[in-house]
Amino acid sequence: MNILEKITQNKAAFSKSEKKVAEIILANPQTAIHSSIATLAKMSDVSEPTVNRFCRRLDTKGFPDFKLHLAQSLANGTPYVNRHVDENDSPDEYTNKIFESTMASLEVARQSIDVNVVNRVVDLLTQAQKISFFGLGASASVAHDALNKFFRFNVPVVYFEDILMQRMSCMNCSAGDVVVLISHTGRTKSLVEIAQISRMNDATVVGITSADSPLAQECSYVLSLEVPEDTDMYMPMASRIAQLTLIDVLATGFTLRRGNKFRENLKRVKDTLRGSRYEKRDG
Amino acid sequence: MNILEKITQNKAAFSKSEKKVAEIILANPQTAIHSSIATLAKMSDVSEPTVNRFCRRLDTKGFPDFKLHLAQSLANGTPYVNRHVDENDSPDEYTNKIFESTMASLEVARQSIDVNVVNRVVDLLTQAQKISFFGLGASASVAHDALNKFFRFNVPVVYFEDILMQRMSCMNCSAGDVVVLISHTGRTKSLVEIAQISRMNDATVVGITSADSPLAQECSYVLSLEVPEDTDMYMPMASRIAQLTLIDVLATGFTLRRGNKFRENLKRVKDTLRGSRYEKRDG
DNA sequence: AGGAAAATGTAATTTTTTGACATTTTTTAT
DNA sequence: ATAAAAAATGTCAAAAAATTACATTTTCCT
Repeated sequence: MNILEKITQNKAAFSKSEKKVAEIILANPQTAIHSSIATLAKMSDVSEPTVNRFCRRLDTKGFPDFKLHLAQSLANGTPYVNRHVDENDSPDEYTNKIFESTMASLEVARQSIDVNVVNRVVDLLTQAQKISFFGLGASASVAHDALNKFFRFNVPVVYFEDILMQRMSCMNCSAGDVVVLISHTGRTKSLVEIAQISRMNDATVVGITSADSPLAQECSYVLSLEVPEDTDMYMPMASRIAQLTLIDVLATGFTLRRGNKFRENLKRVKDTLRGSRYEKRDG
Repeated sequence: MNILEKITQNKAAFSKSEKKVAEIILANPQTAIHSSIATLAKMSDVSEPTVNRFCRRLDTKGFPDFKLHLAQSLANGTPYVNRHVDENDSPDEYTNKIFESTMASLEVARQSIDVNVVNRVVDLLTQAQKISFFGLGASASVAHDALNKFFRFNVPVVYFEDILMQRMSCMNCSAGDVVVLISHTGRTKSLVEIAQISRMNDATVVGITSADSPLAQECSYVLSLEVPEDTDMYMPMASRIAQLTLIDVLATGFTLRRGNKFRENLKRVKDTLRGSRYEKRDG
């Protein structure tokens, strides 16, 4: 855990002098990492060993080790994971909190990915006769995005928002078809049914969902994404982003597997789009 | 700049002994930050002052300062911004690269946002009679996502993929309506036209696009997002994610502005969804 | 090959951190 | 309310680490 958060959390457990140190550090962490223990002790109006004890209480080896941890917390892009948006936040505050917590969630998600499954799924996708992407609610737009990405590969790819269309499409599946189902919770009934139908029709079902969910149990392969609790109570936020990034990973794996010749094809698609665009002026 | 990258880049300019040090550090940076200058000197088979000189050559104050920088480079979530996917990457490598560069892009995007415009747009949205979200291609799924988010707020919200429907919808706009147009490049002709049509019909047009683009010029307000070059040559990746996160910011600003009573309404929407889900078992 | 310049190492100095122990403050039990 | 115990904090000295000054070696150029 981020040591700044840790200091904030443990603040109550600190002794009087340790609190002084904590406050000085929290008030100006950038200064703290560039100070010696003597300087910091003087700033906090506390003795040097007290600062040292403070560091050890936070499970660091000593002052230098503590500074290392602090430096890491302050590093660019290392976000406060659990900074939830608060009712009284200013636009500046909630904007930063949302970006930071999104980045933090991506980091957690990244670590939770099983690369072997990714590799296996990329294999499947490159060999698929037809690829379908389905999701509902917030995950529908992820499926939509996947359609857009894979469509450029010039492979038969299908996406429906309508659950009846989804069902019909799956009933017509056959061996060699891959159905990718996206759901954060993995508890959406109709999507679980889609998984069952698809498998009955010999399609391979890939779930982008949380492990141990009902949906996960019905899938041939599960790309499980661990995403921290969403920042906003009522809307999926980070989970979507993690799913999208995973789609990017799959799409990238796909192009890499297909090799160079294939990438030229992609370029062609891109060039075709040019007609619908305003050209960029020089200078 | 990331000090690890810096070491790699300057490697040619190092002297023989300094190269030894560089290699030991690059080979095992995690060990390096936990070693004393004496240990590191011994590992590199070099004297202590040489290590010190090495640190100074990299524009640090000395060895401890160097360790601080190194620690920051190694911090969780601090990505190598310019790590592009390479043809020969293993699944593990490209997965990590994509996640890391996505996080890096979010960080850049975050810094480029003008919070005042965000605030102003949130104002507009809360007071809008009708909100429309339009995008094409990769941005279509972003618009789709925005629909999903704002639909929960129980406000009149519109989204079309079809450009004719988009046009017709905009022709029926009136004062008080807000049209949000999403495009990474801001050079999609039909979207620029949509902006013009909307403004002619007294709607307020908000662009989520890059500054100085043709689209930006037609908008009443521009939420410009600076996103580094996409990792993959042929597909928009990071830009989409940044757009989505910005949508999250707007949605969050929206709920905050509307206050508590409004949030209860949101909860109700969420509860309604429960019937379509499998309940989570305890334990 | 010889000398200047650069690189590296040695050893001493200084700075910084840590440990041992004394003193003060706080807590608890009567 | 007070004495004893425990916890917290500080003082000072020892240890560790980093840095400096200077000596030696290596490299490069003529």
